[in-house]
Amino acid sequence: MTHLTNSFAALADPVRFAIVDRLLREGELSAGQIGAGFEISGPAVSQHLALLHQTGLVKRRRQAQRRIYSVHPAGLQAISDWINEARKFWEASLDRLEHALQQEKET
Amino acid sequence: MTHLTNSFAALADPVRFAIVDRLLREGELSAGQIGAGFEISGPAVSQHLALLHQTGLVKRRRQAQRRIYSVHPAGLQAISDWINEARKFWEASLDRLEHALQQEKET
DNA sequence: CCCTTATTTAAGTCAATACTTAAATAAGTT
DNA sequence: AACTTATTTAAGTATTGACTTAAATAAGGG
Repeated sequence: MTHLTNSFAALADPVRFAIVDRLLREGELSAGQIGAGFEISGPAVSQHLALLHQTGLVKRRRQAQRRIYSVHPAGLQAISDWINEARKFWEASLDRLEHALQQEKET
Repeated sequence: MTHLTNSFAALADPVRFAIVDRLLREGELSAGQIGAGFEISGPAVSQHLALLHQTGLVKRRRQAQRRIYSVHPAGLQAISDWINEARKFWEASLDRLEHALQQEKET
């Protein structure tokens, strides 16, 4: 529960969202490569990466001096699971609405 | 893009997340009914609801003095769309990993 | 009209967070 | 060992955000 809100908080920042989105498309990237895409300082990027890692949305490994980051699917899967369960409810309610409108037409 | 980060920011707060989750399960609820589930003040709840409405995650209508809130599916659909596109990427990378491990076994 | 009920808007406070620069750590190269 | 490269940690500041109480708005009923 609270786990999920942390994931949402992580993705709520435009910089962090862009980082995750880019890692999804490009696979593995070093902290430096990631930072080159933004105008903010290196430390600022590092702090964003630390938060994403702590939240479980990205993995990292060392390669010499570099830190290589990539998406950690389990973190996104948790969001996917919630959305899928949520969809069950909202689709059910849309179905009820459709039925109600149909009833109206028929009278 | 930025639209999505606003949705994530809306769901990043535990109170707002709980509101949306409850609206999904219970359908329509008045501001008062929603607020009764939390220990915070009425105005605090009202502000959360205003933000959720502004972000497009909930709809509202008037019923006498009451404001009736419900989930606005389009808002959640946008998140669902992003997650589904994201999954394409992360599943593709998992497939690559699986193939690589398979290759290793075979040698 | 005044009163009650339901909710929002306004105004102010406190804590969280995103950023900065400077210093520290980690690893590789000469 | 000294030097360069890559990144993080530390420390301080400024903005954002969640909350409070008090006042305003909206709608219905006596």
